[in-house]
Amino acid sequence: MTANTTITRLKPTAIEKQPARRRRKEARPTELMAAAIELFIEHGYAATRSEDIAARAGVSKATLYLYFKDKEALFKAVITQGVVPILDEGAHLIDEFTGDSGTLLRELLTRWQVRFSASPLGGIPKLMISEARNFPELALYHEKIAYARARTLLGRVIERGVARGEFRQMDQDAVVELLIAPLLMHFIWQHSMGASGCPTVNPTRYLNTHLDLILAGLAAQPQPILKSKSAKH
Amino acid sequence: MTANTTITRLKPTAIEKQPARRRRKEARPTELMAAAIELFIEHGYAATRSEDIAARAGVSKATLYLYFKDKEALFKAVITQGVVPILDEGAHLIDEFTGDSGTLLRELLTRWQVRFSASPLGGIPKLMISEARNFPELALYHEKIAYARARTLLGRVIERGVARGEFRQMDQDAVVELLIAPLLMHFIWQHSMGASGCPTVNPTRYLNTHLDLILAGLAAQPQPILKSKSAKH
DNA sequence: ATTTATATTGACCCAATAGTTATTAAGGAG
DNA sequence: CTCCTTAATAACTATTGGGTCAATATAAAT
Repeated sequence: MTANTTITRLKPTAIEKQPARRRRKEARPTELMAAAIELFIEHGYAATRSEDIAARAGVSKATLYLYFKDKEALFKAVITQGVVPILDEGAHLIDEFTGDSGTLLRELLTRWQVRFSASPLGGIPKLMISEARNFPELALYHEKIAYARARTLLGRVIERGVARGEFRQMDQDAVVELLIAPLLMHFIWQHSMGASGCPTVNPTRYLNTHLDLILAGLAAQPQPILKSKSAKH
Repeated sequence: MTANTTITRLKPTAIEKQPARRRRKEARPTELMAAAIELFIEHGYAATRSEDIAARAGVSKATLYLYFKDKEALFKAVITQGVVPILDEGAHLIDEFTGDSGTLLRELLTRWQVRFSASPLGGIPKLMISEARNFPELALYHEKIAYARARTLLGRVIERGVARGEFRQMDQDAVVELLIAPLLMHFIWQHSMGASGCPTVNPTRYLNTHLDLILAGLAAQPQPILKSKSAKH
């Protein structure tokens, strides 16, 4: 096919002098993952060049492959890392909370939104959803340690509310899903359409309205309508 | 750099016989777009090979480039097509509906879910969200003709409900967003995590619970709690 | 100072794939 | 049948980007 020219490898530095080398670090994997998470979220897995990840981390491409077997291993490390600690905070909150369940739900969702918004982890849902079908096993794993866990926690809050007579009885799986969906959608939007200049709602108003609506919808008995914080006028 | 070997091009069919050729069609662009939409949704833009798109459409790669300038043009055609007709149905429904706004909202959302679920267009949100940051102008365009339009329609229904004293006054932009988010999230999930084997909620129960919750949350005055279709027992 | 261990990379290889072109098969017109 | 136009493609080119490796600079040990 192509001409089979045998070119003897040039000795890289026997001819030209090399620039200064860096030393004294072993936090390279962390740095590389930090660089990778941003680029993967921005461009997706396939469209992100490993050389660009290395460059953003301030190292050469060869260094990247010194710490990660291949691009896929780096991707999996990025998805696997994080998330869990933030969810664990929620578990503690639930265990220790003593007030009414509506307030607990408000507190929990608000906390999650704040924590994820303040971290690059907020972009993980967008990334995982984009790549789920290219990495099915990874999608299943991530679902288990992240989404299933979040669902369990929210399920407990709903059960608590029903047991205390604060919430009415409804299809619990669906309710839990409907609690998460707007938050998730918000993160996804921020990291995709929103980052491309599309209009986005005000996060605080959005979350408050979400909670107002859902708590009114869940309420066990008709309540007097208070002037809502998120009412327009 | 590389050896500059001048190889005279072999005459393709002067040597081997060619297989039968097809003729008599000019709907090729449509076929190619249909093939492309599935593969783009499944694998994403970058990870989809143009040769695979052509193969799925039953033609050669060269034929693809006969009808589309490049891969990007095909992608843009895929995103640009469709969607609008389905939203237009909604506009008609709103104009002609005479009952209460809660029922109208139920009708509208149910119809949208059914229509998008039955079509490959249901995967477009996942695709557009995945690629938004790689095609910002396209994202803005799509937002304008699809999302902004859907928001406007839903906004009209909410206004109608408030005007008729059926809905309470709330932050309208947020409410509209919260009406769409669960639907959108559902489509996205189906075409990513769901297609990779992750558990998915029952669409009917999900939608009904969404409507039960939101209509109860929106209701102008406290209503007697009816036995809901989506209650667990 | 000399040796050893470690971290790093420039230069390289090669497989994959976006895009092009010369060539051919099949209608249709006369 | 012959000529011409059009649809189609096999074979080709060019480039990109994942992944490897010999060479080397620095730190630590002796």
